[in-house]
Amino acid sequence: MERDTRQRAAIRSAIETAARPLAPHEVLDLARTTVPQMNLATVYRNLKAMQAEGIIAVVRLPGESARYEPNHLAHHHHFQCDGCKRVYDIHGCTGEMLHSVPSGFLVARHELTLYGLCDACSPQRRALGKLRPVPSRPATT
Amino acid sequence: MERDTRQRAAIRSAIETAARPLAPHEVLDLARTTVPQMNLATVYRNLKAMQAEGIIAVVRLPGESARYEPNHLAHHHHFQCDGCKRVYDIHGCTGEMLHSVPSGFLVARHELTLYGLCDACSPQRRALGKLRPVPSRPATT
DNA sequence: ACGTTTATGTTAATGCATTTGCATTTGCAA
DNA sequence: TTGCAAATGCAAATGCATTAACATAAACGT
Repeated sequence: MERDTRQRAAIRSAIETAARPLAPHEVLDLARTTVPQMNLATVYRNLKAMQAEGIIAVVRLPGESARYEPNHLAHHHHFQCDGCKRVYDIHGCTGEMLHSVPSGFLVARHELTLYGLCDACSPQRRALGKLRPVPSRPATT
Repeated sequence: MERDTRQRAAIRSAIETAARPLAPHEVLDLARTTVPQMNLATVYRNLKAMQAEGIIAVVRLPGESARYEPNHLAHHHHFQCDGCKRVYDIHGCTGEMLHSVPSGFLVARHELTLYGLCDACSPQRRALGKLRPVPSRPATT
């Protein structure tokens, strides 16, 4: 994976541009706006290569398959919308939960996931009829 | 699933007795100490039924398949050992992380997972040679 | 522009967790 | 104790995300 291809550029751009972690099929959808014939296998191949190169990071949420985001982001956590299933970044983390472990246990890192409704799916917003109940790309995995 | 069978009792007992969430094959292993011919399909059938009855809850961790625990536990989180991959309950949760969400977002619940080494797998413990590097039932899913 | 070499598109194959079909066994009410 | 519906054991089948095989197309050094 060292040549410059249109598909590789489109994939990288999709991930760098998105403000949230993307699932492989979301990457595919975005990249196809640039390279229509893009194939999911190509997405997977490039995701794996970009991971190895260290330019993207894997995001895993409970019960969900892997998502990907740029690797240059500061420590943060995630929010998954119960409505559209999209995942958003949440910045800011006071790590005060790292102290309630039993003695003898060593904490190396932690993952926090919040669940609820995103702005687009919130009751108010939906009541106003400003947009569809659920964004175009729902129920990822 | 309304009859009293030896396998159902063994499965329920395994989950109630364990101090941590169990994966289906862990339930199987434990239940087999009581009912040797127990089959994994039976475990799955009963896990599903017990969920429906509300007596057990599903625990999902990032990148892991489902685990199960009694449904009567208070709000808590989990710790997964990087060594033996077992999951432990962590009690106590000051919910102060629920405030850093973007405006328009509504938080309904949250999941916290800590990672590190459990007591049995800790460097000191292992250096003392008190037990095997990794407990008998490692690398669950 | 050419040729070599690597990446892509397609499609089939994996790997796993979980489920299902079916013959057999078992719980339990009569 | 008998009879039948419900559970179990076994093995095959699903469902999905991810990967591999291989022929074709595109990158890039010469």
